[in-house]
Amino acid sequence: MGKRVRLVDVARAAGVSQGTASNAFGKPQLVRDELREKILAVASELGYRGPHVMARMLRTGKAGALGVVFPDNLEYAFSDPVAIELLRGIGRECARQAVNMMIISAENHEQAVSAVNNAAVDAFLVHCYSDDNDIISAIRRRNLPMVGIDTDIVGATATVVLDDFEGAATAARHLLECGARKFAILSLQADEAGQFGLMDARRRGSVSHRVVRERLAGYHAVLRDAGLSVADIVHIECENLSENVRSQVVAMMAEFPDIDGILAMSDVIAIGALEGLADIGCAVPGQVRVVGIDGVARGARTTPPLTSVAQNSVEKGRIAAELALAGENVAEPVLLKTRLLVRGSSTDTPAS
Amino acid sequence: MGKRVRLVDVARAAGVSQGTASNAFGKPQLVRDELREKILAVASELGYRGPHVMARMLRTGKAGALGVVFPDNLEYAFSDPVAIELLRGIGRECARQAVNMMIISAENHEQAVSAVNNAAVDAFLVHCYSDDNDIISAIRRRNLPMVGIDTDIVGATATVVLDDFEGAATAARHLLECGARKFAILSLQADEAGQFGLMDARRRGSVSHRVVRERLAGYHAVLRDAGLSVADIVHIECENLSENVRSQVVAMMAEFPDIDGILAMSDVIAIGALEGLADIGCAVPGQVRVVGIDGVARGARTTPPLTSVAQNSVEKGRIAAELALAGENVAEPVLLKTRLLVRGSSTDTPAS
DNA sequence: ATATCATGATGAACCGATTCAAAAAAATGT
DNA sequence: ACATTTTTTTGAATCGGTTCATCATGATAT
Repeated sequence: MGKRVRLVDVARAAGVSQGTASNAFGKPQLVRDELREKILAVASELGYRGPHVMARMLRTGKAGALGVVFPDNLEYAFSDPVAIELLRGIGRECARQAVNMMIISAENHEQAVSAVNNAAVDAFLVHCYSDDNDIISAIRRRNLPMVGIDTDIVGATATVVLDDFEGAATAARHLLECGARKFAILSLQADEAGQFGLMDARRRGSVSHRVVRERLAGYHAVLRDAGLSVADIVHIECENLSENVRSQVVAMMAEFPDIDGILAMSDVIAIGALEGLADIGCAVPGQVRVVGIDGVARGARTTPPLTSVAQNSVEKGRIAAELALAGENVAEPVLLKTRLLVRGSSTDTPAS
Repeated sequence: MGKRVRLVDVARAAGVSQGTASNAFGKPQLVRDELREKILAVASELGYRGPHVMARMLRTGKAGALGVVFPDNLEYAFSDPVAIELLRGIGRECARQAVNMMIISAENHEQAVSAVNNAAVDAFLVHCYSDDNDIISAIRRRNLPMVGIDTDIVGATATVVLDDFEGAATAARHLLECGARKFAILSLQADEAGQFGLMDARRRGSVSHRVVRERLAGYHAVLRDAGLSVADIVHIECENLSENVRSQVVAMMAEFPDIDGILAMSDVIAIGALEGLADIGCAVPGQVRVVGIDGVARGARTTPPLTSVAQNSVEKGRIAAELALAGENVAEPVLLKTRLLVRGSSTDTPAS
């Protein structure tokens, strides 16, 4: 149980200065080949394990890691197909830049704050949090580059978001073209707390999650242009879990049987809707048309296959990671484009 | 752009020793309330951001993070449903213990070695690597607790594995009961390199991945007992990607049309097989019966639903994380049990 | 009034490297 | 042979905390 062998021990044993020993490991080109080999030999002789990671970090100030912060529940993040894609993209960029990715994990808010405070990282990536939040404050206090994904945080170095307004507008336009007139909007949760169920005008006016706000606005703009009244649209706030949405949709259709178009803010929600509609024997797209947002892989395998406004979440994650690691301020949010993916849940005759 | 405020600056400004200032942050109960509040006030006055993470790490020797090492391609890890479940379990335990999880990411082997060397973690979790590998050597050299998942690594602190032999045996027994007599085994890749396609006896004898070795042995043991010859079994080594398996299975059935039972080493492979069989209009389970291993969620939604030997991957990940963070040596591998999940791909009349 | 005990505060040692200006050595030019 | 330049090596300073033995103070017991 001898003590750890340190660089200084190696240096002494090899009869060189500590600076030279350090260079032998970190900047080989600065040390004469012959001498370097001798140092390395002595090191391995002594059982030196290489420079101590934390000591190096302290001295250089670089952690070689990117912190990734997901909202409260990590388990949820690892269940949501979109979050997974995001992670794929982040991972891709991290690998490219030879940086590790630190997933900040916590069971509750308080723990999350300390997790943020204890994370040895060079930058933070924040997904989906709204601004007024002690976790965000903790991150801000670290004074490191911080990039928001799908959320606009005050003080963020950069922000990467989907063109949510246009995406939602596209979805609404599509359902109108497919003949829908009586709409339901299945919303993602509107704020940190989430009040699931019917969304009244007051609730719709106090949405703190950017994504929800923008998508609502996009839907409404198009439907209003088509002469519909927002007050006639059924709004329901859903948890992003197919199972839950399924029963919510069954209840919704019982209360509003004339609904013929469902705008879902995520594919997970849309899939839950399809399941609920199937439960009550409601024909899709015959009686009700459904369109989601995201374009997840599973949407291609539902019955009927899900029409969706697709986004490239992998690329979104990659770009965000790139910006975070670059660390430069980017004033304007990076806006990613969407693409309408027409499949069977909106129309029987997919156009071009 | 003043320099960072240090603890010593706070101490001086507050007129206390550095030790006391440190305690005010780290061990509040050791400092008189009044004094502590004063120190905190001075700190916030000066704009102190709290103790420097890396400095603390260096001094305490604790990183507060668990390193997770996945085989070469991270993107693959984030696509494989089983790996995701594993991550869920790891994340759960990390959250419980207030530790972050560091995903070691790399584009290639060389980079992976340096990623391992630069990771500030307290322990490593290794998934699915076989032993003879420079990445494993790098981890070993770090001299930290290292837990192998689904792999037995020499020098591991602990090992968590599925009862692969018994699981495979269960699958084979089930297909025999369902009436299959001419078997194909769709194997996971046998070693780091992977030689996809027909697996001859030589290849079967030199499998380095533990999982594959054990599962092969389990299948064979049961089939031999049933009087079948291993030589008559068609063995195919597959990449763990449904798309690829799909075409491999189409080709396989063309060459060996009398196959009536498919033993797939993973559900992803099994699902690919189902797709391939559907492509050629082969009736499942009428003509060919299929059983996978893993019990992934998607298996419930295939047509027909996939029979599988299920494992609890979330729990596997959780246990592995727990052992890694505990850091104590556990000589015997922790063996997790499997459970046969009979659905429609093996028999028309699912028994109890 | 003195001995005993907690409790709070101190300050120097230490964690283990990297860095950089300056010195030494080697190479090059004239 | 000497001046100049380039390449190597040195050694001390620094990164920013935590720890722990020791000292000071006040409280409790005898």
